[in-house]
Amino acid sequence: MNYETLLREHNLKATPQRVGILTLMHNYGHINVEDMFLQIKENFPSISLATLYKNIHAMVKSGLVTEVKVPQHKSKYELTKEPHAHLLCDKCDEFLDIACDLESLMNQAGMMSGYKLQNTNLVFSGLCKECQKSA
Amino acid sequence: MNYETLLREHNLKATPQRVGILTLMHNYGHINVEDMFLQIKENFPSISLATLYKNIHAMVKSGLVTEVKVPQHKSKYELTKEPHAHLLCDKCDEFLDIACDLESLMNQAGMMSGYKLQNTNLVFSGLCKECQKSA
DNA sequence: GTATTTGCAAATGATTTGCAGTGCT
DNA sequence: AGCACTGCAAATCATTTGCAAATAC
Repeated sequence: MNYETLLREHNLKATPQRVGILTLMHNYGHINVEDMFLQIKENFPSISLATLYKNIHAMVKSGLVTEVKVPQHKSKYELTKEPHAHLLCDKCDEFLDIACDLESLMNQAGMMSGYKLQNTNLVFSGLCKECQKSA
Repeated sequence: MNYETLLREHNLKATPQRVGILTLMHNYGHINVEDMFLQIKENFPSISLATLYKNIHAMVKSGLVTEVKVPQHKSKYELTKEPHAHLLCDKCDEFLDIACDLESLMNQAGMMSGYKLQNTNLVFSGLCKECQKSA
């Protein structure tokens, strides 16, 4: 499915700026506001930070995009997908997704607490393979 | 162990302001900068926000305190403890710790990626027991 | 045609910095 | 005594708001 259709399905008008934002998120996997602004200016030189912020918020609100809060870093944004974990290297700042079974943990937590859980923000941090050598 | 000793063990001078900050974190479990500032002024009317920020950072850097990043909320701070999950109610903003086995998930993630993992930031969000009724 | 969105400029909010004076050890 | 810490004021950085012009549908 293309991004225009996806936007309309979330009741957002399919402007070229929005398609550009979604494309960036897809290409980078995760990206923060500052980097998004630098990149998107390549295609939309006149875009403003205000527009960027407004769109990110609209997309997060609609569920199309997910904010990932990362300790000691700016928030990153990604296209919404299944709950998953993130790994952060404290030395080189590498940041990546990792598929893992959160389902059972989430069920366990929901059971114990009575919560009906819907979203997950999980970041593990430490040292990546490379940085362990030099450490 | 008292907070003075704990601070010295982390190479931080044991000022009354710092003991106050740690006491607040202990009493509240998790607390954001703004609320901390409001509360600590009760005991230290002349404390400044700059001092508060400097101390929080020093304590996080030393490992005495952990920053918890929470989607759609300001960062909260807690005394460092074993890795654990947090639950957030999207409706009433209740926020609590929950004991759960993160060990195996962390090991699994470390194994798959080659990372040596040390820290965890995990927040599940949804609806608490009470808010499910009214929803 | 209408409602939404964009981009600008200005306002607001959050955090950091420099520095002189104070306090911990 | 010496170095780290505090509190103030100012600077910086991040995010939001209001509004007129442009655009999606």
